[in-house]
Amino acid sequence: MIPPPNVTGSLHIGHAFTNTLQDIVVRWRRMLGHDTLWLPGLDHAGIATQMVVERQLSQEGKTKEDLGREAFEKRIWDWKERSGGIILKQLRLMGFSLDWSRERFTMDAQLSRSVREVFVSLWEQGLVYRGDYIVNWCPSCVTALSDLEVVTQPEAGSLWHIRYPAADGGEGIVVATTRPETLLGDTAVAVHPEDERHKQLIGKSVILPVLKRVIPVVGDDFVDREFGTGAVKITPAHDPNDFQAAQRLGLPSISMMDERAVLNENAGPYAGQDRFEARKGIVARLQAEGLLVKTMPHSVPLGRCQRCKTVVEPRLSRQWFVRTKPLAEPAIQAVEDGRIRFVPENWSKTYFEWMRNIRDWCVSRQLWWGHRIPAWTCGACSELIVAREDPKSCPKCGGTALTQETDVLDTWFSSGLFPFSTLGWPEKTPDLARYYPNDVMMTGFDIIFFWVARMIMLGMRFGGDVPFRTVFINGLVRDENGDKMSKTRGNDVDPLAVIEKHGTDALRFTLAALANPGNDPSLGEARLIGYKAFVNKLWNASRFVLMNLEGEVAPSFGRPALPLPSRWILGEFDKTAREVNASLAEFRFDQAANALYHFLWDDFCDWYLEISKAYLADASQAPAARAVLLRVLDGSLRLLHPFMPFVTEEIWQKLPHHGPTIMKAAFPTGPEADPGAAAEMAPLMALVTAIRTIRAEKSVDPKKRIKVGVVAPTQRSLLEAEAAWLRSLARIDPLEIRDAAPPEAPQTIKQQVGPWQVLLPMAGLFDIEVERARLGKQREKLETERAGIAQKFDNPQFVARAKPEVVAEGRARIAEIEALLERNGATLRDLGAS
RNA sequence: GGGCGGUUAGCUCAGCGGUAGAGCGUCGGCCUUACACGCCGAGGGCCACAGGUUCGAAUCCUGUACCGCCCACCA
Repeated sequence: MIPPPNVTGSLHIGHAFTNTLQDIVVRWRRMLGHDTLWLPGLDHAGIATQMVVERQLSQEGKTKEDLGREAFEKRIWDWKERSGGIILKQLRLMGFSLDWSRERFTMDAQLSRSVREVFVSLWEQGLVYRGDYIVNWCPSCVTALSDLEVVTQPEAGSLWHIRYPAADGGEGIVVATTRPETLLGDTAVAVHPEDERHKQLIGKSVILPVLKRVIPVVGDDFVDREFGTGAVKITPAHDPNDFQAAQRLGLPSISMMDERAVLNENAGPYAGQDRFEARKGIVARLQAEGLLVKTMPHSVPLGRCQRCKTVVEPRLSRQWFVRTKPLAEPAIQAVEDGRIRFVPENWSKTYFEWMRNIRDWCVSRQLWWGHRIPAWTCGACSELIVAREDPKSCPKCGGTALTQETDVLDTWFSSGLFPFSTLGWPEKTPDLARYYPNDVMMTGFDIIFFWVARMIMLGMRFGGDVPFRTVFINGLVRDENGDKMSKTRGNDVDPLAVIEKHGTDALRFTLAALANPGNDPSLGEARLIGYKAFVNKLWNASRFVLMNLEGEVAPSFGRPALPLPSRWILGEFDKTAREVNASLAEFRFDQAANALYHFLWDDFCDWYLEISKAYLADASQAPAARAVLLRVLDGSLRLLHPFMPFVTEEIWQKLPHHGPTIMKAAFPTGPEADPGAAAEMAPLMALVTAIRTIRAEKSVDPKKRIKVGVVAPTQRSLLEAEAAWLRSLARIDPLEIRDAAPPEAPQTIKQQVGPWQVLLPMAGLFDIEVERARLGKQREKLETERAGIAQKFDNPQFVARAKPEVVAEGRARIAEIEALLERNGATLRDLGAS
């Protein structure tokens, strides 16, 4: 299942990222021949979407109340069509291979039926209850919020010390509060029962300032003696702690604010004022009456609405809750025993942390957009009816005056069912049997609690199994400085703009290459430019291959008969294929992308393509070379296809004998073991590099072909066989292969490369002093390395306790260094002699 | 207050027990008929700090310092 995007606008780069990774997995598995489903969907996103539309209305000078519920819902549906349309278009533009025949929306009739079924079942199982509790309330959105929808941050505030005089005329008690306005709803003052300073007041009464109500002093050990004055005012209707204390102590609640945080009739002279306005007035009045003892600056944790940033008000109200503990237990267990695996594994800790301290979930929202709670109240007998089908009459008294609950469900309630509601549940559909549980769920860490945890809880309860076996958690895309992207910062990246500028394939490949698990990717333009160049490189390499396919192409080839470089590139290709498969199996998109990048660019383009030019020029070698080029290009396109679907399909269609689509071509798995060609090939490549380096260091004209001798006491035939491309890559003419070094070699650079010694006569081409300095430097480096290794051997413990192969390796390297130093010394002597 | 990450080349990041790698950037040279979105070559790091374990630590353990994230009812 795709994590369904909210129909609040269009997709951002974060969607592009997570969905790209999903598409890579899906395309890869599909090419491997697996039965794959990636189901597209959209989320109605209750509060977020309603806010968007309300904002539009307010620009027209209207409110949703002006329209009425029905017209307002219609208006949101219109918006949903528009936003959803944009999103679906974007998903297609990104090349995501979703199954469009199964597109779902969380408010589809079928999904709504699932929602109702689950809600009613939970009710029947005693896991849903309705009650009056303190909930997080957004006075601007005018709805309850779950704990997760509140963002708490410390903000600068004050701690006011206020005197509550004793009813009997005594001094009374000083309380400390950060919210003086709520004293209007106080019904007690609490102190710690063992607090020597205050305990004698317990049972006595004090006079509430402003309203002059008489309230009791009570004892309760939830009071922290260290904080403030050790006395706390109790406002049960406006503070969760106080609410609980009041329940324990049997204190009454007085609500003094309405749903928009405007003070109500219980606020006496302050009725009608906004909460913050009232605060100022009350503080001033306390000051005037001499009841304000002191005011201290104080940092207070302030909760704000996740959506609109308004300061959340704890509010006593009637809400619907899901009892989460019974749901959480099996959900915890499923992760503990490995039936569900988090990738990276570390996220399971975060999951456990939250799940083990889970609190009941407030699922009712006072919104108009969403799944209306299927509950009715009988006008005659007040019976609460929760039912799958709209009831016609009260089952208890037969009354027909039923009113439906106006609240809707938290949007995450329906998305929590997504892994099975989208497959037709509660019907036992073939799709459900075939695709539930999902194999993989891929999403961001920001919704582990909101979504992943709920899917697991609800999926296990109602789906009959875990909803998915693996949860892959990707990071959050940041800008090139590692800063979080946001529209307000102006550093956000619009995927469409990137596509316009660099191409979809480049964007996808970049995102994949950045996806190292556990880290947040930093998306900078430089990276995009680099990978756009890679796409271009692939295009040009393909052009080269296609261009050279003109002549005869060997219909098949036996690998052992091929020249070394061809065997080598086929071996490297297989190795890469194995690496890509292994990396993708572990969700290491970065490793897979890097392996492909390195193979295609370095091995294939920089080496093999150049080498092949020599073969293509030779009629006897060309057919086999063409076949190898074609084989490697075809395989590379397949390996790259999940990452860059567009170019790979385009090129693949130009290949001879191509199928209908590369999407369904077999994915290479690189089954063959490394034939050892890499080890043979290495010294030849080193030879070319060594000669190029010498040329560059000596500033030999790059166009000039120079004479080079190679002393080859062994492996002479290999050199002879591969001489043609060696000459062209290193720009050599002639290449003299000899059994032994000449007795004299004046003004000649000598360098050991693998089993061979290179002799590069530099007569008149270089500065002896510069060369002597270079050799000196090289000598120093070798000696330092030798000393380092020798130091290890000085330690008898090393030889005794280190792994034998490590010791052997050290010995071998010393011998190698000795040999190199020997050559180096000889060359230095020769230079001196000349 | 709890928990989780990070600190490696100028930048973004791999590596996670055998004395360091990539991409981009930098420097030098090349328009060598697939590609200048390119080719060839070079330089660049006491792997945050301090202890410990080990024959051996960027890599394991402990602590410290910064940076980031998440959770939490101190009025």
